[in-house]
Amino acid sequence: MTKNTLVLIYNKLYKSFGPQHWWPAKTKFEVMVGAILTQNTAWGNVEKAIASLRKENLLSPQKLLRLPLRHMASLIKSCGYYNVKAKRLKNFLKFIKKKGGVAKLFKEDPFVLRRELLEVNGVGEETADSILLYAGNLPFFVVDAYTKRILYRHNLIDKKADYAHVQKLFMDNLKRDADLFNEYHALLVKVGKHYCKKKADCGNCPLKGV
DNA sequence: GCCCAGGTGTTTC
DNA sequence: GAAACACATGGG
Repeated sequence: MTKNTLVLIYNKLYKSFGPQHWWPAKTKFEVMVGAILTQNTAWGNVEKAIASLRKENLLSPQKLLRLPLRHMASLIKSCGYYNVKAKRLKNFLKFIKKKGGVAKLFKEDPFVLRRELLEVNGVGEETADSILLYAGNLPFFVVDAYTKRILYRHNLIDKKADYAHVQKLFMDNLKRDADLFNEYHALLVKVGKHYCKKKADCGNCPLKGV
């Protein structure tokens, strides 16, 4: 059954890789900035972009909101899609301002907040859930390309299963616990990176036989 | 030089 | 509606 399989997968991954210590960031705000900048991008490139913002002492909602779009784009160049992402980050910053700041953001109903995040142009489902889980410590499961690939390989989902379906699988079959969801998603990324790129990698995968 | 990376929005059939 | 396309740097 799905429930037992999902727990089994988690246990195997945790035993193989241990805690992943996500999200590597200093503040909630930094997590949220990273969530937007890391869209379809290697994390190492995002770290460079965040480092350049920090170097200029610009890592606050107010300062970034005042920063001209072109300047922001040049500072985050290393993470790719820099023009698009500068615009998306601006949209998100305006949203934070409208909500009265980062702290107030997470005081409202989580499901309402999720719906509002999705209305921000540039924030899709994965980014919204990453913000809710990794910045807000709220139990929303983050689904990404790795998650789908791994579940598909283990015949737990159809190839064209959509985001909501996959998320529901985790949220309906596991205890809704932010720490669990945090670790689980990070572990899926870990195993996906190292063992799930090609079929041939499956031979050494910790999930072999599951 | 080619492929991919912790996606999303827009355009096109 | 879904499929195709645009967005772009840096590491393997």
